[in-house]
Amino acid sequence: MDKQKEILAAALKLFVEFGFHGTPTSKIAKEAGVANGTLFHYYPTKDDLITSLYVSIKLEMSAFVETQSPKNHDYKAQFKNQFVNALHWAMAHPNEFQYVQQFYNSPYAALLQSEILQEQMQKTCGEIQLAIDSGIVKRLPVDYIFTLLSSHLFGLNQYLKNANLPVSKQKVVITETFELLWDMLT
Amino acid sequence: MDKQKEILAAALKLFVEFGFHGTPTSKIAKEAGVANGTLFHYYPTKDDLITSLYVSIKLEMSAFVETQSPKNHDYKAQFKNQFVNALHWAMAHPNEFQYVQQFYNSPYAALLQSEILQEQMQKTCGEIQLAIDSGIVKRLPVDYIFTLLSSHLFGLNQYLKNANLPVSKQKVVITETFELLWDMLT
DNA sequence: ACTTTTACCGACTGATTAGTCAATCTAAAC
DNA sequence: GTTTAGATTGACTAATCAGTCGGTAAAAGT
Repeated sequence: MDKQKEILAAALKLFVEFGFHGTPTSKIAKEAGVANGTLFHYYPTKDDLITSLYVSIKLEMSAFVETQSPKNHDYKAQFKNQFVNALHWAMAHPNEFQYVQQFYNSPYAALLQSEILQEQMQKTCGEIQLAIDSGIVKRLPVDYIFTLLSSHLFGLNQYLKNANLPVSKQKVVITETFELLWDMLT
Repeated sequence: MDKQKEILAAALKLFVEFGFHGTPTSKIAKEAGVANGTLFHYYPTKDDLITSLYVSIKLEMSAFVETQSPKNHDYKAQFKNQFVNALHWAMAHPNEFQYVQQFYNSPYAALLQSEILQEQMQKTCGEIQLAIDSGIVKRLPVDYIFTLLSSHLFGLNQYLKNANLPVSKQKVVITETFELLWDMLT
């Protein structure tokens, strides 16, 4: 693993455990096994590291969901795949998902303006719009549906994290939740 | 307003704007119009201030929801009142609600063990359990239903904050969302 | 009246921190 | 073989910050 990735991995681990406030750059560098200066070679400021880590994680997650969810003309199957895969990723990467929430609900989120992430969100919203136009999904504001989907994702993740179910049971709950959600939206 | 409340108000404003990391205790004291030492007279450490602020906000919110939602033997009306009132409070106190999210998703949440808050959560879960036992709500894990309700609350709040609707329209959306949610759970 | 406790002040400090910089290393290009 | 550009180092610093402390004023208790 190259040093830049080591730095991101170390930052993720420490930020999730101790928060932005509680983790000095020096500790990140030490955890990553690089010199202090190396960190600032790749990320000119701590804020830069914090936002870059967020973007990097979001892109990783989207890449996973996209590759695992084959294009499908059945809207329900399409959304279900994406929902299920996003949850599987979240369960398999608890630190990463926790960081996304931590960052998103912190004032750092305001600093961020990433065209790539915005583009990605608009792509999802576009798919929702298509499902609405085809008459399958209720005629509600796209942003609203997007929010409901996200909330369920976060909420279900939280529940699964606390309720230590066996993986097989987890998959059942995930599927059932999606069915409830889909009924609600159609 | 007494000095202790001034300190909490100042801390809220600054934490939401600049984060835990970005707001020194000295700035909080200045914003509150008190001396540096006074802050530490009431809150022995910064961590203490951060968690106390969270508890204080949660209690305020619960108090509002409780007083505004009269005891009701119709489960649906009871949950609807609580859901609607919680949202109204959130819309009327955006900083407070933002802080709750910020704190809850940060590592500070792990530091907190407040019996009062835990008691409060168990009370809500008890009400859910009653609704399940009576056969009105689907036989799902209580934690799961609680999580779904909370997620919707957070999600809908986020949507309403972004989509600047007139208050009348807001109320319609809130009611409709609850109906969707209730249909899903029954 | 007097004693004790509590509220409040603000200058002060030891420790910590983000970020710098001059020097060294590496490896590819010419 | 030499040059060059980027990667890497770690000692260093100026600034900042959480928390202290000795002291004053005002309640509260007796």
